[in-house]
Amino acid sequence: MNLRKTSERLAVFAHNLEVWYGQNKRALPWRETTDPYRILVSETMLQQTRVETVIPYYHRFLERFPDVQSLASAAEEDVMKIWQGLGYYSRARNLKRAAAAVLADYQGVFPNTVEDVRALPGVGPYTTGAVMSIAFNQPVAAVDGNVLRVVSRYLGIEDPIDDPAVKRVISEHTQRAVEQSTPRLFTQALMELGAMVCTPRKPQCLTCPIQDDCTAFQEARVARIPVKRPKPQRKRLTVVALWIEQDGQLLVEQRQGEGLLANMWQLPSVELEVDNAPELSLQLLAETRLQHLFPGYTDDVPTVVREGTVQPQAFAEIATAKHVFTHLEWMVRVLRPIGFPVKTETMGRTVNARFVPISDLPRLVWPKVYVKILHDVLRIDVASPT
DNA sequence: AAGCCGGGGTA
DNA sequence: TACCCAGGCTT
Repeated sequence: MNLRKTSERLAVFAHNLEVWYGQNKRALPWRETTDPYRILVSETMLQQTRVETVIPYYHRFLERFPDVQSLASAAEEDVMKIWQGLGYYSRARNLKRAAAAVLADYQGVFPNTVEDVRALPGVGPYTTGAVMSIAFNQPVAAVDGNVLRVVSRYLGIEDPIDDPAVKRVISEHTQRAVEQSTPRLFTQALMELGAMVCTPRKPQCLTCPIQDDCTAFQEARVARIPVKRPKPQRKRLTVVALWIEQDGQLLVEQRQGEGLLANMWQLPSVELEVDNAPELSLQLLAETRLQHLFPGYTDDVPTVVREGTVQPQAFAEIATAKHVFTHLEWMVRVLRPIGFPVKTETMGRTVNARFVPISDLPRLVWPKVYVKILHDVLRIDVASPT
């Protein structure tokens, strides 16, 4: 096919999508604005996250941080508290950093070039394309999971879309198409088609606006496209968590500042490989953790193993919760000491734990699994500040 | 190129 | 269970 015909085909492709979009688009909150800040907020929240999940967070976030200035000057903890439960928390920190960069480097005026937008923290190739096309109506392709699926089917590509080389081919095709389009409409139309028609399972090909030109449909290969590489198995961990409650206060600890659930709060805990988690080990680990938290307190703790014999349980399991992350799986088992007091004044100075009044727990930022545990045990909701 | 980083909905 | 979702960052 010569260049002119290719160009015409892409123009028709884009036009058909845009017409369909105009007639079928859902009313979504971020479709009522072209404010680049609001588009960035929505696109960041939508990374690896479903539309229905994002909507309430989007409203709450913009009510609290309506513009670049308010987010840039906010305390990170306040941003995190709004983000709590949405996951991938580095997104929230990067979004705040991006707002600070817009304020510091661009005097609060949102940058409108590919290079400047791409340089903002948390903004990758997809989000760059989304902001450039949706907010600024510039022809920059935004290739997300939807687009990879739609275009791989449209072109009949059966190579794995996880492969960067394959993704590059699809991005180049999408880029040529967006250059023949109204970018603001085209980008959203492509994703809307992926969400509503060209779905992973049971795609609605009979109502698809590009059915006639879709290679996978014409060749009856829709069901096996897109191809993805198998993902590695998740690591399974047991988490032994301590429940130390005294005088209306609960002992809680803050996680490290980097990595999984950075800076968030949890019960004092120890992780171990699930294969090494027989009942006795859990008791021993709970005891070890308790003695680390309260050094010099050893004599009062009834040791689980004494003089070679197993003692009656020193801890009772008062709650369990399973939580699945992308790359690992937690089985949290909450243990409470039985029949012995805890002397708070013996707590070690170096431990990252402290007693917090139960009524203040909702002020802290909690991973979802601990929101569930605290609700199960105390019947309180720590997800929203009171 | 591969691993890390949350949480929820669906078949 | 397993898959997938409006991905980005780090090594």
